[in-house]
Amino acid sequence: MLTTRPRGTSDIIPGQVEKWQYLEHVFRRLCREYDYAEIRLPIFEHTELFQRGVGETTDIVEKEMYTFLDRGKRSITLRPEGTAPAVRAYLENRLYAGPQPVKLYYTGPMFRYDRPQAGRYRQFHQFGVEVFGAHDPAVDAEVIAMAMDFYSRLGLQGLELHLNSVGCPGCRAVLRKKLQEFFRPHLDGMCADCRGRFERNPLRILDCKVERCREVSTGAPTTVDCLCPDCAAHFQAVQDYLAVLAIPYVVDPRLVRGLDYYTHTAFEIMAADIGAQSSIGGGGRYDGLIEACGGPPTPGIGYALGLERILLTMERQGCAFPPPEGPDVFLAVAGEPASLEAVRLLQQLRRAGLAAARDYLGRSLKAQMKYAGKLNARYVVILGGDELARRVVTLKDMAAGTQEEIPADRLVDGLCRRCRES
RNA sequence: GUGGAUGUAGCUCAGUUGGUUAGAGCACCAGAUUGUGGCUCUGGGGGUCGUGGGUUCGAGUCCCAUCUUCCACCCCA
Repeated sequence: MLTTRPRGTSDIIPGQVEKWQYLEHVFRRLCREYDYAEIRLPIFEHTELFQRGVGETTDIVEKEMYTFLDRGKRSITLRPEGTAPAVRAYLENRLYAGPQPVKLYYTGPMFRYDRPQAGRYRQFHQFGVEVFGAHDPAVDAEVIAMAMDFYSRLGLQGLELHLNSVGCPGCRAVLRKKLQEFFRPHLDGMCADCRGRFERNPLRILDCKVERCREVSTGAPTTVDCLCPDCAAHFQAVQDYLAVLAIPYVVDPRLVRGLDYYTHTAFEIMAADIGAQSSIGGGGRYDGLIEACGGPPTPGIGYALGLERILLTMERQGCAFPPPEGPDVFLAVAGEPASLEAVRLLQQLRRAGLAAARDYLGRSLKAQMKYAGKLNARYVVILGGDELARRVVTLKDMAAGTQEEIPADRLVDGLCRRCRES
């Protein structure tokens, strides 16, 4: 073999791809019911979109982006997430001039230069939604409910919804000051990362995984302690809506999302038993982002769901997928004259809307039957010299094992009727 | 980016202290049944032992490098 697929990418082959199609089908149906419109965005963007939109100090921008110069010497980046491109498209296409809010969904691959492991790949796939132009906490609750609805339609169980509010910039400033006061006396005992975070972004100390830092930070002031009255009211309202929807959650003051532009609501959905990469989706509000990207002050909120991790969880939990579909009918052909007739019949069957296949390898009838069985064909039409001469075909029901002879010119109608009936 | 494992047929794996022509099950193809799938039996095709170096009379086996995948960290979906 000349070469293999690049590290951290995967081929989704027949047998697997049906599962992806199923998830897409369920998600599109969900978006229709929640009234979100699809937007299709480029897979690469100008690098500065992510530098500004995601944040210079985030891990994504600092070390995970696929960035290259194109032939016109422009710096291009394979999109590592969907929110910044959606914001860009909202502004560039002046969607703010239409009815608000604008509710969008997207699907597709994202790229991050990470070291692969179970549930983490360099090209991975997300379903996401974004709502622009509404600050109402009912929208926060709607997008959370929508994400949870998606999981539940797939049959996933035992998921944990983590919820937090990181407040507005005013709350963040208060918290920052309080955190620095709290951690200053303990700095010597903390990890190097956290000593760096102390100046740059003390919020991030709260989700440090180092044991010593966790001990130190128990009792530290949290986001929730520092919310201003408006932010506290917003957070409470989100929780009230979730209560009405009977969606269980845990308030997790340590949930501090990695992207700089998040304000207010932050949430993440965790699945047990798929390893360390247990987050199967997450999102939050970003009321400052659109303005930061050069647009009018506009609130926004969204989430993204990780398809590879969802599939992994579904497989671990034994969730059901639609059964594999074979052709409605397989034409078994004996002899060359029959082959000519088979081509004509195939065309008629397909034009009638049936999924129809035949043999192309000159196999024996027995081998063709075996092949049809493997394809999971519902019916087999046997067409040989004998049938041809008498203008009939033999129609076999593969599941029942029964067969009958019918006039050739009644085959298409007869098959259509049978396939519709069951 | 850091640390630790892994790699033999399409898949799951065996392969002795380094020793002749690398095996099994499943899958695939064919025959038993010259026109009938699933069960059974028989036979067949398929491997540069991840890749590249090295040690040795001799390497699937030992050493080095590299790639992949997996596990953990960082971070996230």
